[in-house]
Amino acid sequence: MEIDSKYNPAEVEDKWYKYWLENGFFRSTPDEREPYTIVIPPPNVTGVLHMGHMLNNTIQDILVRRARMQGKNACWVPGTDHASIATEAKVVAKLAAEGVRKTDLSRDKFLEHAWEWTHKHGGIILEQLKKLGASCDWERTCFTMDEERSESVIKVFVDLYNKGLIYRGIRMVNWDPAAQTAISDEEVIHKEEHGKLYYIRYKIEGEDGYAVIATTRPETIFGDVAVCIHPDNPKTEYLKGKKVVVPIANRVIPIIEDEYVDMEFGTGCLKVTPAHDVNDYMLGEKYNLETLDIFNDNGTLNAYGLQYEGKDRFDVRKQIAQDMEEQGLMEKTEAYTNSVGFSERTSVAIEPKLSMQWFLKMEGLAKPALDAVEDDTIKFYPTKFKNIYRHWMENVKDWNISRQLWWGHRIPAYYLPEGGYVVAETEDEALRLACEKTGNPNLQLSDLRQDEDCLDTWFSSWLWPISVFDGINYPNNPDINYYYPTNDLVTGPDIIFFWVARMIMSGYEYRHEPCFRNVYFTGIVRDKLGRKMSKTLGNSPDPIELINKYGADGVRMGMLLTAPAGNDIPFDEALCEQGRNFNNKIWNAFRLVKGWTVDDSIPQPEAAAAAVKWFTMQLSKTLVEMDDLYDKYRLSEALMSAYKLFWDEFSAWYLELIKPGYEQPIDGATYKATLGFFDSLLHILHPFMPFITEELWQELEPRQAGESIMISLMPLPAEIDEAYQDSFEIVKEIIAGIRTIRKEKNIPFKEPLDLLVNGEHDERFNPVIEKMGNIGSISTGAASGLTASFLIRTAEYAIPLGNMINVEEELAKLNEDLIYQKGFLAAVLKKLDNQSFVSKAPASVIDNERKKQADAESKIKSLEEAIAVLKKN
RNA sequence: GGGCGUUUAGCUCAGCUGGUUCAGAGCAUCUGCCUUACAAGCAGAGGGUCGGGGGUUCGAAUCCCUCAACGCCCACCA
Repeated sequence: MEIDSKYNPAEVEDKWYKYWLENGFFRSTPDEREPYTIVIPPPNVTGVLHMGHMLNNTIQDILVRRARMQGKNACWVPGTDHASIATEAKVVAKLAAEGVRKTDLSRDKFLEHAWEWTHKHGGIILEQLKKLGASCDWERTCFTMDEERSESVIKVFVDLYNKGLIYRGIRMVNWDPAAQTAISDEEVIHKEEHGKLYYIRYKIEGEDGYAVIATTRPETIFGDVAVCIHPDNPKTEYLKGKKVVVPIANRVIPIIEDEYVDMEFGTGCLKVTPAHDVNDYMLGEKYNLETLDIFNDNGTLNAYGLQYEGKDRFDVRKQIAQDMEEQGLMEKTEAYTNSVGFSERTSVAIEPKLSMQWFLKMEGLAKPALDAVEDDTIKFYPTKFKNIYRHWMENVKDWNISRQLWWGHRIPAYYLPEGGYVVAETEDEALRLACEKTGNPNLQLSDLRQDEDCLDTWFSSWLWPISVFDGINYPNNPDINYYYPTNDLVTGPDIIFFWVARMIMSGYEYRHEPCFRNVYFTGIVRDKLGRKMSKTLGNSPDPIELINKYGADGVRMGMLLTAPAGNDIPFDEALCEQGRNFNNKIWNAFRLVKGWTVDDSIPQPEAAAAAVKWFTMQLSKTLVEMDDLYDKYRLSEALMSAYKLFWDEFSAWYLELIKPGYEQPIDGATYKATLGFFDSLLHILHPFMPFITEELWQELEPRQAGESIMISLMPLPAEIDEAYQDSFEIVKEIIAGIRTIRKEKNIPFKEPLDLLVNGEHDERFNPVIEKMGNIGSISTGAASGLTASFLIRTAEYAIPLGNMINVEEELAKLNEDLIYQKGFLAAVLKKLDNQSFVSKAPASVIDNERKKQADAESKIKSLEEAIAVLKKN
């Protein structure tokens, strides 16, 4: 049989993926089987695959493929997210490159561009997932902005509004001056920033003195409407009831008193800028102060900024500090570190801004979602995320769901000509409601003006596990009834609040059930130096290139080898290499087995029979172990079990044991068993390495068209005789002992040796020892001549070597061992002599010590005998 | 400023409710081997006072206290 000694993944991967697709193996429709459901965390529609996706989707595919092979009706729903702010930013940038400003376009025109962009770049990532082997039901592919999903979003908005959970109001929000939209608290990343604290003099009106105010943001003085002091602060006592003049702006503002002010901080004087600081806003409300918004939406100063109008806030900060310095208004500056919020999306500093937004009340929604995780109705892996989740849920704030963007679901609120608004799913319904509300039956649709804002991206993805089965629009349809609740969610901890928490909430609100049972949080993929992968660092490998280099199976294995749940993944290409090497190992084992000729007339050798019996149970052991690991979502360990089973047990032991002599045929019974083992091994490995396992499974035995390993069942474990397996482990040690002696003495394997056994020995495995150690005869009894020997458990094994033995060396070795055993025995005896140990330790522990004592004594005896024999010669 | 987590071989990690010679695995390293499945391989070997200190216990990598380093989450002191 002509098979290349190197496995070539590129040739087979596309072939089998196509085969799977053509045969509809990924397709799932409800039937009588138990469902197993995963919904994909939808990647950004115009995104490209990165290492994080690679990890995340490999894990999902493993879970789905395993479930399918357990006979479940497995359904993995793929899809993409419209990614409102991210996609809009890309389109704006693209237009800008063409010299077109967003503001020059109508909403409709802009959306045309956005759709064009989406159609051009959209779905690339899904094609890339196919390269990875993802077994998604592609016929179910969803998009958060497709018709059904959009309808669901609007329906939910209207419903929540009608329930009184959505409200509109002017609030201090996080303004992103680059994207020019409000963003939610979760999208703000706080970072320590080394800045300055500026001490600015505010002249007291009509007097000579100053109030000195410490601020980090001198550019906001144009928005100052008061200075606040603590009523009990003696240091600022002199300011009470006075007024001060805002420098440069030359406006007169009052001194107010409030206990909010920290007497210790700065000078004890706080400037109050209600439009640009959350705390100041509260003070403003309390004392009925004016709010002066001094910024344009893009972060430049407006007319309140006087001569600084039109300049960027950070430029103004530098400039104004310098100007004040020159005018003697700056008392001093000092270095200061404080926490500044940045936009997660655009990385610019957030501007607190007062604006009209839509909010969703969270308290009621959070309650059942919190309980579900607390009582493990929904389990988190690893569990440490429960704490983080609880903390957030207990302090959850209302969710700002409106965005000043166009790419997304437009808020279905319609403003009436004479003020007020209605909320409705359709324009017709809006008009009906409007007529009703205004009492004017002659209103036209053109009289209504729909809200310009669209909804936060997450307001559609929080419905994902329901909406992909159209369970919002048709709450009783067969799909949602069958597939929901879904089983596992695999995602990164970075979106635990954005997405996971909110899905759980919507799940309870709209289905009164958990949306999934288990959440597996992956780690963040880092480079091998522990740095986050990023485009700017250029340390992020292109997954597709890796696949081309190592094969999808190799890369999948590389990702998994180091991926315990929740831990960051220090990715190293060497791991893919290990994956590729493993593929090659499997490939070559297959070449060996398929290269044999079978002769049914020869009897099964004893060694082979023992090997078959042993490996049957070894396989079962691994199956049991892997099931347990899967249940705990310890996938990298499950893979490692399979890896060791194939490489160490099957290849290094089993195959070597049954391997016929060169150009000799193999007996039928052993061959048949071997094919069975291979079949089982391929099944075990298939979820991790789908392509090579399919390729070999198809070649293993003749197959019908339409058959596939991916839809066949996992093997079930057989009963395990632990004593037999343990004996076999001893045999392995004996063989290793023989090999060591061969190596030490430079005796080639081809040269047969004899073995003497003194002590307890299981003779059933003698054929195994003979074959693997190339032992001519095994006899029992004490050695009498010159031998090299070793101890396994309590038995001594000796190989007569005549004058090849260096008596001195051999004695030295035996003596060393003897000293160790005596020391060990002494330690055991000391323990057994300890009255408090004997009286307090449980009987089993004491028995064990006695056994250790007996074993050590027996070993010492053997060693002493061996030494005596050597000395005689 | 709170809260959580991590610290075990060169690297990445496993060691559950303290007790089988418990100090492990994979990779890497070193030493032999081109032995007719595989050098992307085979056969061996070395390597850690379990972050530091203290305590509980007959017995601690495992439980308690404390310190340190690193990481994460949350937080409106200008």
